[in-house]
Amino acid sequence: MAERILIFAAWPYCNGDLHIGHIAGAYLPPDIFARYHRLKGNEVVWVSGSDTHGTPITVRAEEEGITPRQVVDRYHPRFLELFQKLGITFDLFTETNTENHWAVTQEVFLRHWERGYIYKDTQKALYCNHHQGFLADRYVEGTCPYCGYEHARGDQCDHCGRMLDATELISPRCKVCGSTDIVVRETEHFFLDLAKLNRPLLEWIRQDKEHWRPNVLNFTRAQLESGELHGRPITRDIQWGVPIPLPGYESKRIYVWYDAVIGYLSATREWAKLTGQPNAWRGWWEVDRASDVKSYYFIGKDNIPFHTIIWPGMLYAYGGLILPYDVPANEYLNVEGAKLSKSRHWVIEALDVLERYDPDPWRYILTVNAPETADVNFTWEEFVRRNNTELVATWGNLANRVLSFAYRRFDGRVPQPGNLDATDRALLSQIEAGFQRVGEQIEQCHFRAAIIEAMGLAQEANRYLNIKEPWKQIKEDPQAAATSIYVCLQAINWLRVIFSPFLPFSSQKLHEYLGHEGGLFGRQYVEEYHETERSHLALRYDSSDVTARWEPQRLSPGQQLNKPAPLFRKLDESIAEEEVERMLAASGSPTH
RNA sequence: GGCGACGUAGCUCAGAUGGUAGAGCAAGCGGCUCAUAAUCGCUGGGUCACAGGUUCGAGUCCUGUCGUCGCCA
Repeated sequence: MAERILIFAAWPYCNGDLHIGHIAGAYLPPDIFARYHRLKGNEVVWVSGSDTHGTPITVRAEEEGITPRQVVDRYHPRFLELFQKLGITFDLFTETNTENHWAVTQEVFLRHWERGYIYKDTQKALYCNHHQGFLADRYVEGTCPYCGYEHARGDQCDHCGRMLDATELISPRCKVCGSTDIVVRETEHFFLDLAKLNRPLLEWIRQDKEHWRPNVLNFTRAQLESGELHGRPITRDIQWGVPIPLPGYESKRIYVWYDAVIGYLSATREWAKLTGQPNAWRGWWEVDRASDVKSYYFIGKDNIPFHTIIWPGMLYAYGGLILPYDVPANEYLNVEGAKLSKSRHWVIEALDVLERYDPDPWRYILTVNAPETADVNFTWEEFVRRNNTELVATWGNLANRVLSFAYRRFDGRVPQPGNLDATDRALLSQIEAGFQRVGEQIEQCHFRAAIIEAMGLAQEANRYLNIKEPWKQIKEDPQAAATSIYVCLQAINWLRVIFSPFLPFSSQKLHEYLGHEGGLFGRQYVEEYHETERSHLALRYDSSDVTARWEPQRLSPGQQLNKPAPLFRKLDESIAEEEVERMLAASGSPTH
């Protein structure tokens, strides 16, 4: 019976391009997971979108003299372009500045309010007498009370790294009008009553969590068992964001963290509308109809508390919706031994490198060295090395040596095999077992182990070739050579499927060289959707005509092959040095 | 400062429930020549951050120290 898998990825903040750490952490793993489950014949819904609200975007807009919407309009399409180029197959990648998302957010807010999980309270906040407005933390700058740094922000000091309350700043200045005529005033806000949710969350975290990653589970457990959850403000004194659905709060908006996680729900509802069945989302979310649905949230480690405490708490407070089944958070990816940092200009932007390199080598290295259990270190040298010695030499070369031999010596067709001997059967049964072994690893979100397992199978096939030596067999016993080559073609035909969730582009090429019709996967496309007053771009995925399956289908003798070409390009070793130079130049530090 | 993790061969990393340290790459030697000089086999190399403790026995459990990361204050 088909399983139902609901997949989410963290909503990328729409004020800059995504780097390879984001891809490795939150977007590539769920894509592998989604592609695999679709091949298995399971029902998959996978949604995410751009997080478009919050002060970082308004600050950015004001600095550039444009509107927040224009900031979103710059980066959101670039996310869509990147996900297409990398083959990240969301069923829907939308954004939060839509009428749908606003409506769902307000509905959740009101429900939390009515059920008593939101309360009103006052906070002390900085108020600028000059332009007569409250200052959200990023709109104020001053001297850090801890280290004396003069340009500390209202939420954090970039010099000593401490988190601050804006009211702690010494001699604060308004970033809106430059005034120093700033006072502390009381402001009324809404708070999510997390203290009230502590107990139910603790009960939830104590059952059926054996499959969670230890770091995620330990962290969450420790937070909940401390019993120290406290109310958290969900509204702010700003103008950009979802309006509060109660009268009298027109000058305030819903805090971005509260609306962003609701995107998981609102995007599922948008997806349902787009499929023509607006109520279909209920079958994926409502406890009485979705008890069999497993929901997975792919995120980076900085996001763990939002997805294992706050969002589950919000769902519980809403009532009747399923809580996360798993939150396979990844750690961080460092580059050349240093933390990725936009402000220090130490980044590898995904869209940028896809100008120079194919997507599959990136998908490969970001999977085989993924930060699943600990921070990892990406180096360009390793990128080139793994591309050349693993992708090109082990897997690509296997496919190429088999295909070109078959194409030249067997008239461009899959040869008719004779009787299989023990060696032939051993190889085929090993690869056949790969569907099970690799599949199990993927299902447990062990993508790294999964791709290593798959690469091991390619090695087995190379070993088989060295034992059989069809280039000798063909001179002495052509039928034996035909059998060996058939066995190898069958092997790479299966490996084509086994590798396909990880390496969809090269698997598709191999699919064609082997003479198969159609595509292994569906089609990604961007569409513009119009609501009553607004419109937005979204990335979609259509797999309605895909016939590929995660199973060892027999390759037909006599099938016409197409002229093969190498699956992967070998990279010159000088590339590693050049790319590091490029990064050092961009960071402005020759030694970093 | 509190909480959660991480620190394993030159490099990048694996090592549920404790039982004489593993892989890939790099280095050396050998086989093959179908293949993008690709492949296959063999060899060398580690006081598992440091100091204690529990145990017949600890990268694997406990305590402390140092270093790194994240969350919170």
